[in-house]
Amino acid sequence: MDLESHPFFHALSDPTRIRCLALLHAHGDLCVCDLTRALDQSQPKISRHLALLRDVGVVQARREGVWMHYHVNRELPAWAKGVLDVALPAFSATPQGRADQLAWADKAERCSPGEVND
Amino acid sequence: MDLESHPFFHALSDPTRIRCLALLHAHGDLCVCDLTRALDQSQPKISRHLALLRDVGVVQARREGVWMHYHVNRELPAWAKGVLDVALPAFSATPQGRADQLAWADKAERCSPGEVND
DNA sequence: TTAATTCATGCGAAAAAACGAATACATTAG
DNA sequence: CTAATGTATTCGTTTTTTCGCATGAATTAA
Repeated sequence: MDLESHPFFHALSDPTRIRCLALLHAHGDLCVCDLTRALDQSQPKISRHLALLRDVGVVQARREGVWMHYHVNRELPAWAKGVLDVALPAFSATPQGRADQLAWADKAERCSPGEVND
Repeated sequence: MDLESHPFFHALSDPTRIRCLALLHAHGDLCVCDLTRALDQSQPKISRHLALLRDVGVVQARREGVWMHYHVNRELPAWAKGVLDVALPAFSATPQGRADQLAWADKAERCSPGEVND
């Protein structure tokens, strides 16, 4: 996969997209409604930002019934993977990032794997 | 120095700014007219992009006579330094990045240190 | 089929970003 | 002082981005 730097960095230049990516990077696989609840943002807003991330190639989507599960693209160029690996954990250590992780962890109702089937 | 991720990535989300940063990262210290010539862009355009990079804290400026020398901020947070260290060399390996480095190397007239005084 | 749930998208408004052209500012030389 | 050079900024315009709201599309269940 080839990926230019400006579109890639542009994909990271929005707070909502960074917050989504940090959760995806930490938990691997989340659906739109999970992110909508954890970040307390409207569904169209989350959906649009995920679409942009997908168009650039930063994330990929997988359909599971009614749910669309998004995950960080595992076939990114090494430099892009390196950027995400260093920047997203750093964001998750900030107050906002920490709050997002907590908001996700505290949610009782989830539709993501590991929680739907028990 | 504290630096949020979205403004930082936004600073990297423009082709001209990436090109400037790649040259600064590789050569350490360039003035506006150097970048203007190497990238073949208008002086106001380069100047404004450098001002944005400086406002965000990605680069710093140092006056030397009539010339303003810009360099990558050496006191960036570790994660930001990590991003630049992995992304800018990767860009410099692309066709555009390679062409920019050549355009810089080929210039006979420079105002930057090491070349003005010989 | 209809209904319910999840997600995507079209539309219009508002805000932000980028640009060229001209001009202002700062420094140095004479 | 004036002139010349390098740089910054103002202005007006064009483009891009973001958002809310409503609607459309896809899947599952009844």
